[in-house]
Amino acid sequence: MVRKPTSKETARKPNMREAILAAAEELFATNGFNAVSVRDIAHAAGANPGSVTYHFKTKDGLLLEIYRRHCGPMNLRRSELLAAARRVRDLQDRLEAIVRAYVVPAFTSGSDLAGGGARFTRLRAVMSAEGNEVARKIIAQTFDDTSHAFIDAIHESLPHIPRTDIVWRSHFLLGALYYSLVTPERVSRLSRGEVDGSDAAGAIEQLVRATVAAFQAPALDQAASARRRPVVSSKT
Amino acid sequence: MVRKPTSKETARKPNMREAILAAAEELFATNGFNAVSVRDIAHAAGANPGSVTYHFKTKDGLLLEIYRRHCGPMNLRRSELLAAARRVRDLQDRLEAIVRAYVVPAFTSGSDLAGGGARFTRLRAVMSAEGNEVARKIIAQTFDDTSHAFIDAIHESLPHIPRTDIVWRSHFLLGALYYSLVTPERVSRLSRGEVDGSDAAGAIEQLVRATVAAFQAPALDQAASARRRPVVSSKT
DNA sequence: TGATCTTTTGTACGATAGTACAAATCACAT
DNA sequence: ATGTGATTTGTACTATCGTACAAAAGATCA
Repeated sequence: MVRKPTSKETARKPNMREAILAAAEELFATNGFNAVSVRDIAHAAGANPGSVTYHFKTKDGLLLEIYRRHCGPMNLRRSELLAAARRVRDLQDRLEAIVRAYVVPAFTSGSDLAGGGARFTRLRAVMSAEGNEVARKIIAQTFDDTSHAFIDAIHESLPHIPRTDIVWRSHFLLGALYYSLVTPERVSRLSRGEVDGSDAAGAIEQLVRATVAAFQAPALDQAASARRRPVVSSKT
Repeated sequence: MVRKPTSKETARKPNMREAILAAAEELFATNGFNAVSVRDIAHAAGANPGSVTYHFKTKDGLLLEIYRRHCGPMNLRRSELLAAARRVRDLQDRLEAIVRAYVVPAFTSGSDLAGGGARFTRLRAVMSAEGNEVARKIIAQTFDDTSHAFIDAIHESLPHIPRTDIVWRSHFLLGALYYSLVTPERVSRLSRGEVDGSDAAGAIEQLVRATVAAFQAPALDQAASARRRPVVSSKT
């Protein structure tokens, strides 16, 4: 049942299993889960459809394994960066460091695969949009702890902002992050070719700058939101 | 070929066609395009699968009609609100009015259907995540003009910020907006039940407040981004 | 009422989906 | 070299997909 480690275990593994995982990740991230067939994946990986069944049992199992593969490393990286960020003295600098600790691992390689970070984050974005069941379970289990840790850290560096507002702004951050990875070409189009939406470094700097400012915005006045103005101000 | 208008044309239409559109909108918006079958839609609408083919010819045609139904009203509403916002004197107030003009129609009813605005926006979010072909074409045709108009308006109220940065921040805004509609329950969860992520009015106020601050952030210094620091600051 | 058009129903067809499984092949310790 | 377990291949099965289409039902007006 369990594969016995051979002498060359840690060395070269021209493994079909890896190729299938990589192909599935790429296809799921760009087309969604349901639009991609097991045969598509096998073909992209240069494998036989039966191979997918052999290694991952079901299509859901394949998705599950993709998550398992990335969640650990990415959250570990985030924890490290968050711990370092918490030690920054200046509150303004600390906030930026915290945001960076959240954003950077999402764009950069979270595992040994090149570009794995961005691809996996994009995959998560697409799965959450599709309301994928498998993904929903894993995310609630794996990411909520991390999210709470970041929210707490941000709250510490912005004590005068209610936690509620910080939750909203963190949510907006994740949405912006996801969308930047899902449709980078839209940025290129709207800027009339002046910027490349696929440039991870550029996207990170812009996202960090904008998000830090958003976090620092004054909180919504509770009294004001109680006597909140109607959603539509004029009646057409 | 063209349906002849009857005497009661503008009055009651207990039309199957409408029921199918509504059901499809709801199902597509929550499960994605590919996860929903024509039979699912027909069943949810209390119709026969053949009825869908009759009214919309293909599944793509059904999606197309959903877009056609909403794009006009929503962009019209946005144009009206944008025009009004442009007339606001105070630059700070004007920026907020512009952002509100962009956000509000996405949350509130863009057509005669109750909750149609939010549902359609969520649909767009899901379609863009799935990379849906039909949606991509319509969006580039229909929404880019509106987006440019908003970007221009924002740029006018923030003349010292490069257009490039405004494009990025508008993109982040749309991502945050989309994500708020896709997974409102995440906000409830992360706030430990303190806020209701499905409360449109609350979401709008939070989004407007955060986004205005993000737009007002100082621009990225061009020189600094040329000698940009590496993506990962420490090497582990 | 009967003729004509629109809408709905029921059913069927070919394509493709996920998955199962036996046979073939490979890797490697002995 | 040979046997053994891991992997890959090829193929087949059943279910469901989008769509087509003929027949039934409903509506409209002479």
